[in-house]
Amino acid sequence: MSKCEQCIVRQFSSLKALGKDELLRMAECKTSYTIKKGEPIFEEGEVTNGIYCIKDGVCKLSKLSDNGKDQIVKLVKPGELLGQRSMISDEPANLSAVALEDMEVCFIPRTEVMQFFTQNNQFSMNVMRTICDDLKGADDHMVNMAQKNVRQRLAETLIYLEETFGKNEDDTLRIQLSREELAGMIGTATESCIRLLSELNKSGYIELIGKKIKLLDKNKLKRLS
Amino acid sequence: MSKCEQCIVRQFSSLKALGKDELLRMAECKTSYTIKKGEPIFEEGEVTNGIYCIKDGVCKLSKLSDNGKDQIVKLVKPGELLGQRSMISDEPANLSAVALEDMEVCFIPRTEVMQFFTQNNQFSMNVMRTICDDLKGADDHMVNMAQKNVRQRLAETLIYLEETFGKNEDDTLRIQLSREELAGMIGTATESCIRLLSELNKSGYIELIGKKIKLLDKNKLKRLS
DNA sequence: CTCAAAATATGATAATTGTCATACATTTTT
DNA sequence: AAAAATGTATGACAATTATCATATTTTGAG
Repeated sequence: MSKCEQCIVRQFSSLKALGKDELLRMAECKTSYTIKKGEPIFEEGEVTNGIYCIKDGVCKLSKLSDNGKDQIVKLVKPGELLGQRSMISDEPANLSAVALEDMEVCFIPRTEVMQFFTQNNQFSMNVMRTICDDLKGADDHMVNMAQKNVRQRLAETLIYLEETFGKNEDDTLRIQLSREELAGMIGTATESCIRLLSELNKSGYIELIGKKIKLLDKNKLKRLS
Repeated sequence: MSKCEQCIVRQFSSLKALGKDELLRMAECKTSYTIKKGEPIFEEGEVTNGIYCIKDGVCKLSKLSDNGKDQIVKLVKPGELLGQRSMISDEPANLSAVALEDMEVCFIPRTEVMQFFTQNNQFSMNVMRTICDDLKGADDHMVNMAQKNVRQRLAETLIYLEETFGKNEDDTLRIQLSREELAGMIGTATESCIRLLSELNKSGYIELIGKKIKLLDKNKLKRLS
């Protein structure tokens, strides 16, 4: 059983407010998992009963729409927590969490987190701020979905992916999404997504190297979006 | 200066957790406003420095998109609070709040609310739950915006409006939105909205009586959405 | 390595939606 | 009451996007 004190999640998440004794307690009751690319951490409707700390790997939070398509609501990266909203609302998960890469996560039971939550004011304030940020992000995202066309949303998403998850040595996007997943992020049909990628490729905005994507002119892309 | 004890907002919002002494303090520092239909309570980007209690009347929360159109994110009705997220994040408002009807609201300064927030655990828990509900609502809304077409979103919105704000004696929707505002809710061009209303009218789903809308067959509408 | 399955790509076409023009109705101002 | 302004409605058309069909390429199992 490893310590929580040096963990990346502690440094970047609400957990940074926890003291030494709290970290020790947490280290004792936590469960560590490795999750393979494509596997779920939890599914929409599932009772999670705790929060997950993302130590390594990126996952998608998505929701199945009535039309059978999976809409990706958010991507979550190492250092972040999952399941905070469900814990506070005391509700089943509203979204599914599925690994986009091999992941390392820790699970901390609800009972434990709620203790920190009521006893440690700074911690609860941090959690709340995170949820507020999510709310702001969701509102903004919604406006984009409603008001921008697919090309604009694609351009915006590509820039977001590069800025958030960085580039490989060959300047391609480090985060690897299938065309279907990319379509699920921008909210369109897979074919439309592929077609627009081709178009951006031909007009020199991006370069397609196999399944990898390189942004050639971020400023031009920004003007598109 | 009226008391807060019997106020509708106290009964329905996070404020129900406040005790007698807290309500007295609040009554002393609050400011009451009447706001005319069409006037803003606050605008996107404005520093609000407190929360608003909606005593009477409905308002829209909207955000200006890059393309110049106003997207309505949420409607807020009597008994609810405004500005909780901004208060906790300590940020300017992300959305504008504009009255859809004549309104009565009270303003409570940030300093006062934050005192309740740190001293009264039940109150802060209530606020948090509200924000969590908003987050869930925003995520769900986003999925609808991304995955449903305009006709489905219109049908869904009409049902929402009837179920949330009720009907007049003639069975028309009580809440009165302009076509432009309705278009702003479903995220489409005003003309498209008008056209689809006409179409639903002709096919017997709804009846248009001047600017008023009557839902004729809610089940058929539900199947549409 | 080889074959089957899955993912990516593209064409053809239809459906949806946006835009601009214009007409008509309602509200507000003078 | 007339005129102007605003909101609603509709037609014509263009642009966008979805759907279905079908290659082509890549991946993974055996």
